[in-house]
Amino acid sequence: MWQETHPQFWSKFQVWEWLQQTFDVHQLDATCIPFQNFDIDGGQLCTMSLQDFTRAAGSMGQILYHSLTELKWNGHCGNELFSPVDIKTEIDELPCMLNPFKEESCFYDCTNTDLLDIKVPYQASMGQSTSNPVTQGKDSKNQAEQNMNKGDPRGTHLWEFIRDILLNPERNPDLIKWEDRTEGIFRFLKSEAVAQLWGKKKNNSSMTYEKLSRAMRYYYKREILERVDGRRLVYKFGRNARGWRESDK
DNA sequence: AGAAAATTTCCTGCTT
DNA sequence: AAAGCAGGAAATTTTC
Repeated sequence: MWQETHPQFWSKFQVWEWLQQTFDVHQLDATCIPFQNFDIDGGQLCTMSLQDFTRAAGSMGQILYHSLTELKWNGHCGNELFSPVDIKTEIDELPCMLNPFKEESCFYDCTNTDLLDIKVPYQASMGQSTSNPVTQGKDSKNQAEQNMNKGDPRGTHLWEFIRDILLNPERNPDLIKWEDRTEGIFRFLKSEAVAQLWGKKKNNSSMTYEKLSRAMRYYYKREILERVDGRRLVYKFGRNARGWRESDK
């Protein structure tokens, strides 16, 4: 079942199962969103940004996006149960929790970088023989309707990566911390560690905070980030950054 | 396949 | 002195 497979490998049918389950858990009426917009497999699903979800499912998009993000990160989500308590126990065993006081010290490699990676412990091929939807229309329709705005490539960009760390503090202790949650102001606590993780995600082992921060500065012009001067390692989400507010959750 | 985006890399100069 | 911050320029990679 889809719960045991990474979203990346879901079939279209499994995507639908996930949709249904998510709506059930949140007591939402699944009939109010266009399932046709999700006639895609897990691989495609995972490339969808928050905006994509919003376009595809309106206000439900937020919920779906966060549910999926959770799954991508944790290998499971708090969907089945409302409480994420079970996640905690797993975190308490992190080696870097032993050093909660050091800031910006020498432990980037102590940070278990595997946590950020999408776990792929499962096989894409399971007993899926029976899980084929009878509904294989032609997809690619919904993907097309996303090309409305000027080039707005989806996928996970640096700012989204940063945001997701902020949104999942349980799994990534003390890498980046909110300074002002409602204003969207945050600060890097372990700048080099974050850079290492970013580099790992991009398969670039030579990433540094120096270079990462250059990319961050480019966001100012696009208003994805706002400048916070006078404060080292502090940034603020701008009007074009989506999905970081509590109310978005 | 070509071009636009989004970084990545490098660098000089300033600030804290 | 060390670590950040500012951006320009150019090279690369990723997307569309």
